[in-house]
Amino acid sequence: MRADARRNLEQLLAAARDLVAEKGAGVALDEVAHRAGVGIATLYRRFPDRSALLRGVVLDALEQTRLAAEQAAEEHDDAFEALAAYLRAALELRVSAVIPQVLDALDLDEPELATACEASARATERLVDAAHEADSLPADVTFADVGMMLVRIARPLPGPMPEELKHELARRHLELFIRGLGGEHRSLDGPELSRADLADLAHPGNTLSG
Amino acid sequence: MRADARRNLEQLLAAARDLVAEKGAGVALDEVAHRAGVGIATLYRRFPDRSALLRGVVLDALEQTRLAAEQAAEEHDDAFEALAAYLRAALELRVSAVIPQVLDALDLDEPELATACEASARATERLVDAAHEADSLPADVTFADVGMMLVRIARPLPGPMPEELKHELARRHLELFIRGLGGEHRSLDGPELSRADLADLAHPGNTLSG
DNA sequence: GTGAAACGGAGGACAACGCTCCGTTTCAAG
DNA sequence: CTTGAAACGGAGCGTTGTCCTCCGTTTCAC
Repeated sequence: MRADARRNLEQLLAAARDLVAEKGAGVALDEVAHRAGVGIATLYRRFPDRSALLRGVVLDALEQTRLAAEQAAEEHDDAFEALAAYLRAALELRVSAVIPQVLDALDLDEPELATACEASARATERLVDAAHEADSLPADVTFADVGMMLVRIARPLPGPMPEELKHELARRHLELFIRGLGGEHRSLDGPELSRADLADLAHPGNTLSG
Repeated sequence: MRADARRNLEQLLAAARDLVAEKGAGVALDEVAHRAGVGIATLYRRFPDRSALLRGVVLDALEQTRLAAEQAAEEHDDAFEALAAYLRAALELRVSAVIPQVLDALDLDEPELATACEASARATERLVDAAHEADSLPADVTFADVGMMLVRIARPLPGPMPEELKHELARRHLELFIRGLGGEHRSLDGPELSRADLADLAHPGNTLSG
């Protein structure tokens, strides 16, 4: 593969990741190509259609996330600190901003994607479980709660703010959330969803009840 | 005004509020009419164009929010409880899901809208200030932090979940956030934006520096 | 009972986007 | 340096989806 071709491929993936996070899976492909600094034809040469591009972005993001989770577990003895470190890393990777945007534009059941999802989710779940066992994360805060709050915080706020400020605020609000997780706790109402419950929502045909 | 006409008008506003919250300001007007159970012509008879419809939705939401803030202040002696009650009410009103979606499709400087914004924000700010003074809200958590977290929590999560479950989860995550606000606190980094800072972001030409 | 007001939905005009084609440029091996 | 294969950019056509109007039909209220 020629050097310029590889560079363009990477720039396309980065541009697609950012734009999908900001504008959703339906973003104009011309815009992706332009942000990547290449012509539209180059995009179509690498990714035959929109779905292939989204697949590429998601696979990339999931793999990086899995690595971040494993690295966080390694580098921190304290289970809560490990979880916090992972959340900070995941925010920077934008994975939680990208995945939800493509949920209904991409078939996550397809083997390669499903495997990546599973591996990434499992690594995250280990961090949550460890924090539960160490009693440093309230028992009523589930995997789904943590994951969804990360999605809420990672999604760019709408409005005419500079992108950099948006990102700084996301970091700040993640810290606010992490701080809240550590404090004292009263009881929490509402659906306590486990990872299995989340999987069941995606595949209502499975053995678990709805 | 004929009785059916009034009913249709209310249904149009409700449908537009929900759909704008879910899909953004660019939602297809045919879809709004359909969800409201009326023909597209009826929508155009009430609102000559998209902008008029958005204005109607926003004015309605802001007014209800202001009332909710004032009512929360009245009904609760404890400042923190008043703030929490307001946040719960605002979530139900969907105001924080609607406003950000229309930020760049509507001119908020226009007198009638600006007045409503100002009144609503001022009522909310009073709740935040009171909680600060009562030392029940950490000093480094600003008006902007609370408002933006409410936006993050109120925005519907993407994905193929039933709407009702999404709403239940939003309530649950708001409780998680409120719980976190009350706990012990370490220091919080990042931009500490006041209401004035927020206003300056919207109107960079004002006296405040950027 | 009656007419004015409100209604629904088909359809033409228009804008935006997807994707292809082809002449031009860039790389790297001999 | 030469050369050809590979990669590139962007104009442009076809399609899709949305806006908004027009007009025959229905509903309300006096």
